[in-house]
Amino acid sequence: MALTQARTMPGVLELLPLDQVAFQAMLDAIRRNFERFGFLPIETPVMEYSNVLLTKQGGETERQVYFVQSTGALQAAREGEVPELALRFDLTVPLARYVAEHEHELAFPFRRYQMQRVYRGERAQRGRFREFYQCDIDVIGKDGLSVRYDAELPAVIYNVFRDLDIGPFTIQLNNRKLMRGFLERLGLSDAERQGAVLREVDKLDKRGLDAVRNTLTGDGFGIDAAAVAQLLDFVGFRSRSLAEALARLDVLGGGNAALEQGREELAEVLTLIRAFGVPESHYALNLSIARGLDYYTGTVYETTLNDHPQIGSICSGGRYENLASHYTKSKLPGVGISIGATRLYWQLREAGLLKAAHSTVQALVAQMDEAELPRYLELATELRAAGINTEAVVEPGKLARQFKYADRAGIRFVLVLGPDEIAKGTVTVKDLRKQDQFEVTRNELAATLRVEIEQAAVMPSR
RNA sequence: GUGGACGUAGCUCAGCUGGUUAGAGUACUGGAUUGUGAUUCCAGUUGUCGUGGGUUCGAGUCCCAUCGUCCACCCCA
Repeated sequence: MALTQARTMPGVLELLPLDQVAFQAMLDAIRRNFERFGFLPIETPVMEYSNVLLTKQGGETERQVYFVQSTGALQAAREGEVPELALRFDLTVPLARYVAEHEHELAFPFRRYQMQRVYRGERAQRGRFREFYQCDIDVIGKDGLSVRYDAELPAVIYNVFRDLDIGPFTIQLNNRKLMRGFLERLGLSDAERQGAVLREVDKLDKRGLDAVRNTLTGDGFGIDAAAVAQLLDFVGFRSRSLAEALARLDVLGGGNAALEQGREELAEVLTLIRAFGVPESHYALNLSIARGLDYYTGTVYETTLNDHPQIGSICSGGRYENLASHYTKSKLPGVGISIGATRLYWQLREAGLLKAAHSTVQALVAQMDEAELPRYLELATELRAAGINTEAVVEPGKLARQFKYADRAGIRFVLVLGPDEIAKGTVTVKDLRKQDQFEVTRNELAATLRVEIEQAAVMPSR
C-alpha cells in the first residue's frame, strides 16, 4: 500500500518535546510578568465571522487571511462569495470585537493579556510563520486614556525580557504625532503620503541611508532634496540616555499642533518609563521607528536585541485613538504591545541564545528486578507526593537501556533500587547531568532531590 | 501578490565535461561477560537520485513540463 508522506505545511513550527518544554518556559515567563503587572487573561475563538474580522475591506489583511467554511456552507456558497468565517490574523481585531461586545460588563481601564495563535497566509520564509503565537497586552480606556499607560507597557516588556535572560535589549520609542507634525512642517500634509514616507524611513536600518534618500527624492515620491536631507537628519537620531532624548525634543522647535503634542507626550512617556523602574540603558528615543500599521496614532514601540540587530523587532506596539470604531459608537482609545513568541523562540534558537532544555520529567525509577515492581511504584508515588515529576519503568529490560532512555528523554535523575539498596534501606541516585552518583537513605531521598533541583533552577546549567 | 534560485539516505552534503552493482559524515539498530547513559571500538539497516516525459547504446548528470522547497520584494510578530 502506498504510504502518505507525513508532513506539515510550510510556515508552522512543530517542536520535539524538549524544545516544547523550552518554548513553554518562555510563555510561562511572559505570562508571569503580564500577571505581575495586573493584566487579566482572556481568550477568543480562532475563528471569527468574516465580516467582523475584515471590517476594512481590501489591502494586506484580506490578502493574508485564511477563510474557513463548514462543508455544508461550502456547497451552498455561490461563486465569488466570501466564506462566512475566517481565522484571526492578529489579536487586536478580536480584542476590539470583544470589548465592543462586552462593553457594559467590563471594568475600564480594561487591562487584558492574551496569548494565542494567529494565522497569516503569507509566503513562508525564514522566521516568518503562517501559524504563530502572539502574546499581547493592551489597556483600553473609555472616552479617554492617560498617556501614562504608554509608559507602563515598556516596563512590562522590560521585565519580560530581563526574565527571559536573552542578553541586552533596547525598547525604542517614537511618536506618530511628532512624525506627522514634522512632515507637515516639511510640507507633506497628505496622510496617505505621510504613511508611505514613514514606511520608507522605517527601512533606514535595513536598506541604508543612501537607498532611502534615493527612493524619497526619486520619481515615486519626488520630495525635494533639501526636505529629504532635513528629514533624514531628523530621523537619524538615537538617544543614549534620558537626558539626551529630552534635550533633543527640546531643540526640535515648534510649528504646528501635532508636533507640539507629540513632543509633550514623548517627553512625559520617556520620563515616566524611568519612574516605572526601567533603567535608562534599556530604552531609547529612535525617531526612525514608524510601524507600518496605520491604526497607530501616538506612541510607537519596537524592541531589539543589542547584540543581534539582524533579528529585528521582537516586540512591537503602540497607541491607537479608537480601537473599536467599526463595532461601537463609544470612543475606546488604547495602547498595546505584542510579542511574537513563535518568531522570538525561533530566532533565539537560530542565534544560539537558548539554554539547553531539560525534560519536565525529573526522575526515573529504574527497574532492577521485575518482582520488585510494587516497591518501585511505591517509590514513584512517594516522590510525586513530594512534588517531583517521576516516571517509573514498568517494562522489564536491561539497565543500560533504561539509562539510555533517560539520557535521550532528558531525564536528569535515575533511581536505582536493587538488592543491595533494599537491604540497606537506601536508593542509589545517578545524576546524568552531573555525571555523578550517590547513595541516600530512602527517607532522605525526596528532600535531597528537591535541593538538587532547586539549585539547578537558580543556576541553570547549559 | 511580484521576481529569482534549488530539489541525491531521517539530517548535512559529495557524485569531475553523461559510462559498471549511487557514496561520506551524522543519526538509527545491535554488540564489546554478570547493576549504569552520553564518550570509545566493531558490525549492520536506510534511497522509485521530487514526479512525468524526451534526447542517447547508456541519464543522478542534458532538454521540456509539473510539483515541491527556499530566498528577495510586499507586509509583518
